[in-house]
Amino acid sequence: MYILVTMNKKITKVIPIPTIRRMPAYLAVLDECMAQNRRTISTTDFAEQLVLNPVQVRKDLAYTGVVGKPKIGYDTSELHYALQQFLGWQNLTDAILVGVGALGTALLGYNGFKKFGLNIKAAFDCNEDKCGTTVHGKRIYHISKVQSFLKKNSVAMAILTIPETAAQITAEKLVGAGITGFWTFSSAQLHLPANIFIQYEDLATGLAVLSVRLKEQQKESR
Amino acid sequence: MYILVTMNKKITKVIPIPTIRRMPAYLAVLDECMAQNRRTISTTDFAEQLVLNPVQVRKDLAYTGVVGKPKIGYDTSELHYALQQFLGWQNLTDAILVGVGALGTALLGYNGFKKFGLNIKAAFDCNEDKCGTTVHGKRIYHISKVQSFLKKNSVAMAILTIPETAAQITAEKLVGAGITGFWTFSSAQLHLPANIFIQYEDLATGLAVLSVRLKEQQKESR
DNA sequence: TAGATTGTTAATCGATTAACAATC
DNA sequence: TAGATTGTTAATCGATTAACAATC
Repeated sequence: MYILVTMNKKITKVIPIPTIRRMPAYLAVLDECMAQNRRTISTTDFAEQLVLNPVQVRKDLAYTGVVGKPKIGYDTSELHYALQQFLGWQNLTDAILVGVGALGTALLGYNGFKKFGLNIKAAFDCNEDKCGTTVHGKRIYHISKVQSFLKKNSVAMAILTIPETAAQITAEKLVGAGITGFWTFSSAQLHLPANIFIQYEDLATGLAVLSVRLKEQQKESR
Repeated sequence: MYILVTMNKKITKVIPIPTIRRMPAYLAVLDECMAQNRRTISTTDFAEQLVLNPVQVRKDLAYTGVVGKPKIGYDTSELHYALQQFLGWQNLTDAILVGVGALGTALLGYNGFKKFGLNIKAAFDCNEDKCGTTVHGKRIYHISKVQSFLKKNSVAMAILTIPETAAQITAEKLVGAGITGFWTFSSAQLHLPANIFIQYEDLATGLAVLSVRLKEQQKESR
């Protein structure tokens, strides 16, 4: 006799990264709509404002599960709610920031993160002089305190604004202390276990595209 | 009688954007190699360090025009030079920065831009109190002075670190004053003439990917 | 020499766009 | 009703990866 056990494997469509990256733009358009008390919006509207293909917008929005009405479009508040859910930005996720230099300080002072569901709980630095102080209302601790801090406070995300040379060692230490996701602004490649997610926010990549395009512009105008 | 004029249209391969975005990473690896006095490097080396496919690395490097030697690899200094040329980072390109808030100040203080061939000549803000002062050695002018500044100084690139609400109007003014390329850190979509290049550096897009992945992590661990 | 590595063509993969029936 | 709009399937496009001959 055989006992057949079927795992109730929920079939979840894989969401393409380009789709995820466009979601905040849709949310911003909806913010504007709701401020103007608009009840509905069509994919043509989205496409015009964001310079996208309307079919692409429809495909993207389909991942939220919201359905539109032919001839009418989508309900703005329903879609807004669904996008917030999709991104998980409806309630705040805690994070720590590591490296209180110029960029780290700027990010600590950025009020817009609330809109992105992000709450920086504390900051860490290796410079003793900075520790104990408060930058933009956030407490700065010495990096040696990060382990004990994470024991008391359950935080999964770390924002890395440290020099390239310190990135790998610091990241390893943070993984040991329980961090499972990184948002890193240093261009150093991190080599970490596969279950750790790393989002690179490297200014060099965007600047490279701009540099090459401006060079092409100059060639054309000559 | 007909006179046939053939434009000597140089056939230039279109460079894929993903390729351009990977170039700075190759350059960083080569920096490291040269610091260690390594003479050659193979695409396998690149691929391991950057977690890429070696064939992809070869295709990318082919755009620089540098040829490697079978069994040996590429000459590090030759490739380094070619990549600098490709990106135009061998000599400095001037830029202005507009919006001296937290992020703008951080960028003014970032010394690493020299490596990316970028030189911020001056900064502009609409706040009178900031004007006339110097932030990280850069002079701050009132935004009303930008037209006359650009008449005296030929600058093509503007770095926008201003609030979303001001982005469109300010960008239009800058285009009128001669700016042809933007590196914008505000998430507002800019609607500008087709010959103007805009590189969006929107933190929301990267954060969206991180948010979704961390949410998936949490589901798995439950 | 043998084998690691290059450079290129072909195959695959994934994302975007086109086509079109359904519908409010 | 007519036509704007949705949702989906098929076609296209572009980037990545595989296969493989050439070669130092």
